[in-house]
Amino acid sequence: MGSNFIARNKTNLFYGLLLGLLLFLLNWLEFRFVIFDHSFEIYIGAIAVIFTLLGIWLAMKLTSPKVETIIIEKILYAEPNAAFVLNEKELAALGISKRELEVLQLMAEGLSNQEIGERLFVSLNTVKTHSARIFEKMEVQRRTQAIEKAKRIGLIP
Amino acid sequence: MGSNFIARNKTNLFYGLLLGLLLFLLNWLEFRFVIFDHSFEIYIGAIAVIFTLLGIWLAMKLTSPKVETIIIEKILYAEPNAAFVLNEKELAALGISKRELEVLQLMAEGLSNQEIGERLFVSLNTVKTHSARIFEKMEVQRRTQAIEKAKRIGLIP
DNA sequence: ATAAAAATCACCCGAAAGTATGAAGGGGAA
DNA sequence: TTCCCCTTCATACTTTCGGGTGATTTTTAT
Repeated sequence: MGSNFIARNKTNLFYGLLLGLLLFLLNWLEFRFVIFDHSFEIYIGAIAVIFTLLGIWLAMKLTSPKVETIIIEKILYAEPNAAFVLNEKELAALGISKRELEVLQLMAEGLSNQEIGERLFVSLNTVKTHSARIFEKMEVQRRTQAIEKAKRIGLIP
Repeated sequence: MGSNFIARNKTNLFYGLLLGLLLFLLNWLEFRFVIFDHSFEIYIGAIAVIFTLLGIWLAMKLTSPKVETIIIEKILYAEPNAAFVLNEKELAALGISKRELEVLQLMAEGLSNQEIGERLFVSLNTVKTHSARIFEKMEVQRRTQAIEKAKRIGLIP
C-alpha cells in the first residue's frame, strides 16, 4: 500500500523533494551570507543562476514541445481516366497469346525476366521462351523495342 | 552606414538593451531595499521571479524546435490527348542533364547502347556512363524501369 | 579566375538478356 | 485420332547491360 502510494505520486514527490532541496540550498547560502557578510553579490548571483536554471527547467518541463511542421507535397503522376482499350485486331494479327501478353505487360512495367517468372510462378527459362516468341512475332530484337511497339499499336497502356 | 550597422546587429543590440534594462531594474530594487530596509525577502523574491522568467524566456528562445515532416501525396492527372510537355520540374529535381535526357529518349525508342552511341556520335562506353548516371539519378536498376518512370513523370512522351 | 558540373572515354567483371535447340503435356480443330 | 499451338522447362552459348573505378577535356557558374 505504501509503495503503491509512492509509485502513484512519484512525479509529485520528485518535484516536492526538488523544491525542498532548493529551499535548503537557499537557506544554506543565506547562512553563509550571514557568517561572511562580505559576499552579498555572490549570494545574489547564486540566486540569479539558480532561478535562471529553474526557469529553463520549468520551461523545458512544462511547455508543450515546439513542433515545426514542414509539409512537402509529393506529386504523383497518374494516367488519366482515358480507359485503355486493347487493340485486339493487332493482337490477333501478330498472333500473340494471352500468356505472352502478360509477359509483355510485366516487361513494360520494368520487371526483369527473373521477376516476371516469380510473378507468374514459372521458371526463368519459361519467361525467356515467351519473350523470345514475343520478339519473333513482333519482329523486334529487344524488350525495349517490344515495349515501344506494343505501346504504339495499343497492346499495352 | 550607421543604419546598416544597426540592421546587421539588431539581435545583439536587442539582447544588450534587455540586459541593461535588467541591471537597471535590479539597481532600482536595491535602492528601494536600502530605503526601506525591511524588505530583504521581497528583493530576493523579485530576483528569483525575474531570473525564473529570464530562464523561461531563454528556454523558449533557445530550444530548437522539433521538426516534423509531413509528406502529402498529390495526384496529378495529365490531360488525355494533350501535347507532350517536358516536366522540367522533375527533370531539375532529378538533376538529369540534356545529354542524359537524349540518351533516355533513344533508350525509350528501343535502341541498344551501341545504336545510341552511333546515333549521338559517341562511344559505347560514353553511352554506358550516361545510362549509369541516369539509372542512379532516377533510382532504377534497368533501362526498362527508367523508361517506365520517365514516361510516368513526363520526361519523355 | 577558379571551382563545379557535364561530357567524354576506357577497362573489368558479373548479371541479365537474348539465341538456338530440344522436349513433353494439354487442348482444340480438322 | 492426328496435327498444331500453347505452355512449360532445360541446357548451352553469345551478346548486351549494368556496376565500379578512374581519368581527361570542355563547359558553366560563381
